[in-house]
Amino acid sequence: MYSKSEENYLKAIYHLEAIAKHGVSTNAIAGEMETKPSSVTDMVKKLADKGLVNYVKYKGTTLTEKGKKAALGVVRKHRIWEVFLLETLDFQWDEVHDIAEQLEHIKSQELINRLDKFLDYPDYDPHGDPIPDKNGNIKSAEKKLLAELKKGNQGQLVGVRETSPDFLQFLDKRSIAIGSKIKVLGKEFFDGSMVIQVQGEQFFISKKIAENLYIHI
Amino acid sequence: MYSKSEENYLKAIYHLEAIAKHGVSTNAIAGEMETKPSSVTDMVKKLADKGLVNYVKYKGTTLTEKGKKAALGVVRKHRIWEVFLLETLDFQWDEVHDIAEQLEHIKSQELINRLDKFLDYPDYDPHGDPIPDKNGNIKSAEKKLLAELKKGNQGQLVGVRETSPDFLQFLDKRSIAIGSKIKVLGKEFFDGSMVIQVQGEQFFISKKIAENLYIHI
DNA sequence: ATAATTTTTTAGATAAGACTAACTTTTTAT
DNA sequence: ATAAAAAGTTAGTCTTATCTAAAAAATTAT
Repeated sequence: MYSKSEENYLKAIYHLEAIAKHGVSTNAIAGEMETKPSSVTDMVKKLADKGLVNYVKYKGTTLTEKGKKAALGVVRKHRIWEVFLLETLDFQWDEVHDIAEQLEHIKSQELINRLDKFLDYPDYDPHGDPIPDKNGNIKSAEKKLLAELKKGNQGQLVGVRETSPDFLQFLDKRSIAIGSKIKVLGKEFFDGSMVIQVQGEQFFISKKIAENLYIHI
Repeated sequence: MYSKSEENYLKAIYHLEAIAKHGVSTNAIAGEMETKPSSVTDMVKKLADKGLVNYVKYKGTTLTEKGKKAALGVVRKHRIWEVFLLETLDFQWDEVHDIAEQLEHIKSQELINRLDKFLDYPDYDPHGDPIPDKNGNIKSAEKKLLAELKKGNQGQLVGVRETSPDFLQFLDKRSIAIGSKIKVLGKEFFDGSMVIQVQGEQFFISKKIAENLYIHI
């Protein structure tokens, strides 16, 4: 279908669109892709010719519907492979990205669908990002940081930001894991620390901890 | 490490060496790779510069130790992925090759080792070909066709050559599967047909059937 | 043994994707 | 409002891996 390079550009533009909202700049794409702006210009022209992006000279680039669909296909593959690497092969959080970056370009719809089934149709990847379905639909809301929640809010732990052994051990010791239901019992204005409830147990956590846990409400 | 293309050439030369034995011809490589001989000449020169093959103009190409090790690495990856696709994702025999052809180029030693562990260190792929270990050692003998065995010989079914639904159903009905122990009770010189014993039961099979079953003695 | 055929190599061309350097447009600052 | 800076584009080059066409070497046939 599309080349590895084209797929990577589409993915980069997709991610940047979520932040920029007003047409993605050539420089931004170059930053994300770790290439030079001139290379980006060449590629977005090519993608525009294929109907995957809207490109206006000097103005910026946006995905067309076709381009968005293609980008979501790559995102879906990336996130499903990440789940596989972590859940099935027991990789560490920080090891999966580079490998998923390669695996996401394997050409086979059937492969990803079977993998999805094998993993029992996960909704989120290990970073808490939602996995688009076969048709490119993302059912679920975007994740929030635990630190953003208020007293009384509750949700489900869907991912972590920090992946250092120290931090992961901290969570392990308290049996806080992906999928855990977390409720904010109290929040200190002074330092942002919290008292949370996880499976019946209560814990005091600092703001720094709360800023590294992704939650879905 | 090496490019996808380089890996494919190394693998092709490895497979051809097993048959040709006397230095692989440029045309043979071109046939295997589905490229033109001139492309092969270019590539084997490049591989020779990297110390991966011995190349003598007009004479042929052989793998160096370094090249053989690299080729075995690719073969190992290919075969482990094939096991994964068949055993874990329930693909059909004939669907796995093209996908494994892509997956074998994923750069990560750790990935393949973890996959190997997950699959419980298989010795053979679904076609009955032995899987090299981490160090490139192939413990086991090469497979033989059941048709090559003589009366009284016995072995284990390690793979099939034909993968048509008709043939696979034929085996299924008789509970003949990978791993089955097969003994040749009789063999007809006239047409090569056989009487075999599989898990206590006896079956009459034609030469055509026997030519599509791979056995390890 | 020499001619015909086949195999292999060389030379030059092409496409994809990236780069540098120079130039143009847009944005920012005075 | 215009000069300076930043952002973006163009033109031309490079690398990898291919190809075609022509030339050279090796093999086969008479």
